Amino acid sequence: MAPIRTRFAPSPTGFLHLGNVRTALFAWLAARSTGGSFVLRIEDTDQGRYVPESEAAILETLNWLELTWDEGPEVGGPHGPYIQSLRLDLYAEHARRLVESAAAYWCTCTPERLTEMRLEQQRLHQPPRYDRRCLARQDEVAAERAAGMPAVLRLHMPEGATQWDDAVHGTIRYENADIDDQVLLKSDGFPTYHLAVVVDDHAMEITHVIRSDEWIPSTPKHLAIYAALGWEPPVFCHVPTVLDEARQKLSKRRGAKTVLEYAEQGYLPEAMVNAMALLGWSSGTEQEVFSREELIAAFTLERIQSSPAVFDARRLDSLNGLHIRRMDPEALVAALEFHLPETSLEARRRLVPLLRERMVALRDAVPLAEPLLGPAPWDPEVVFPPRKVDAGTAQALLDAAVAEVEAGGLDGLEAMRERLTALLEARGVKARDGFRVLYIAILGTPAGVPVFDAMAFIGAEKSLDRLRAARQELVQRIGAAE
RNA sequence: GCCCCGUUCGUCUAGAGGCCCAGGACACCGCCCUCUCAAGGCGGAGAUCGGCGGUUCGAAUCCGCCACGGGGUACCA
Repeated sequence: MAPIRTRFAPSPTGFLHLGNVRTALFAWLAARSTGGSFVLRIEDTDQGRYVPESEAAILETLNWLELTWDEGPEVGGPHGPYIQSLRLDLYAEHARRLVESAAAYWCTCTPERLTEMRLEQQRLHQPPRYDRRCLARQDEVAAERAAGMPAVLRLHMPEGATQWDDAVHGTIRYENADIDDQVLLKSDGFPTYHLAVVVDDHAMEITHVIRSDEWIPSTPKHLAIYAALGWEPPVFCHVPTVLDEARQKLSKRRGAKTVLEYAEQGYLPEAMVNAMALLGWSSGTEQEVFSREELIAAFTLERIQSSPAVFDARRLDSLNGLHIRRMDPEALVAALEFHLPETSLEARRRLVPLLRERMVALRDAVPLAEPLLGPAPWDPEVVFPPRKVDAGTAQALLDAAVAEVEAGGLDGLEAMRERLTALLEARGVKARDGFRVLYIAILGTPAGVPVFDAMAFIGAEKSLDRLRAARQELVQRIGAAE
């Protein structure tokens, strides 16, 4: 496969969510899998919707996911600048060329008139598009512009039909009569997306435009601009959108989480990348868990699905757990510092083997480790003694455990376990039921890290305290019950 | 309204005329393992391949129509 040179071109209007980034991932994989390049370009042509902090958030998101870009903000490159508001002269120049070749024309129609016109067209069941009133009166328009009247530049959509061979959809065809004379230059002098994207993709030598499905209807406009400028258009690859559980396009407004929020909760970049890759793409094999390198090796544009995918958070959970367990233990120790900030390196090293099989996200380490790091928080809802364990047995078990620790400390935990098991069996209580008493005593809940490991972690003194406290609680509860 | 794209288990998907009365993964259920919870192993349930008509000896796979879903329809991207 020839090297693909592609780009991700977000607009700084908000934070990135899974839907946006999944498209970026496909573009990145296309570039990396062919030894091509990945360009990042900021499309800030809409002054009104600009959100200052979003640009930094976009870079942070991509950096966190390690979706590295070869050219773009921060790293520069031979085709810069990579921010559209810094490239205005270039758009103006090409707008001039389009006017000269009559591929575009000026329009002074007011927004009010345009709205009215569209309403009328809808009433008549016609395709909504500009009626070209100004095209027929260009001399007047020129005079109006000279007099200072606000104007926009419109693409003069040619006759005929437009079709292209889309990399994921195959042939797509439009009748040009259905397509509007798109505004290319707004009255504030800024280009619209349509002009800027074509000029930049050509100037930046983009070979494959990999973007979301929702751009399909404007592609004929882009193709018309390429033709008018005498340029060879790139390969278009319209990837399906990512839907939420209500089958609507993922969007911030509808409560889609940002990728950075997943990061805070302790989702791994590798897992996010893996999960996103599986939304609308599959390798064709039965492999589901992929490292970044494996994805690069397996990825091809041809295997991108053409139908939209519903994002399933549980699939992400499953993949995240899998990737956590695949992680190098030392890397996990390091990653946990963010979630367990008060812990020493040494403490985390002892914790990791106890936690790693029990976490969906790294943040789950907090409740899991809590009873080991601080006082055991007794769950107020906890049933104690637990079901299937009579008070007498619970009491005997706690007494025996206290005696064991008092006598031998925590050195013979395995032998202690065996003796306690024997005690339970002698009373006709299954170990699986009986040991819950110990869990509640030490951890405050019947579920969590292995109890003997927990005792070893907190030490003999605290273990004794908790066993005794539990013993006291038991007496109290029995008293209260009677 | 007009235009485009799409439609295989709840979800993500495999499948490019016979290998499919449809395979895998997540979720769900059960069993095993087991000091709890997990993790792991094994098994189960779950899709008349949106519907209807065609083409063909044979269709999830090709064609047509319909339905449904999504998207576009802006001096937003």
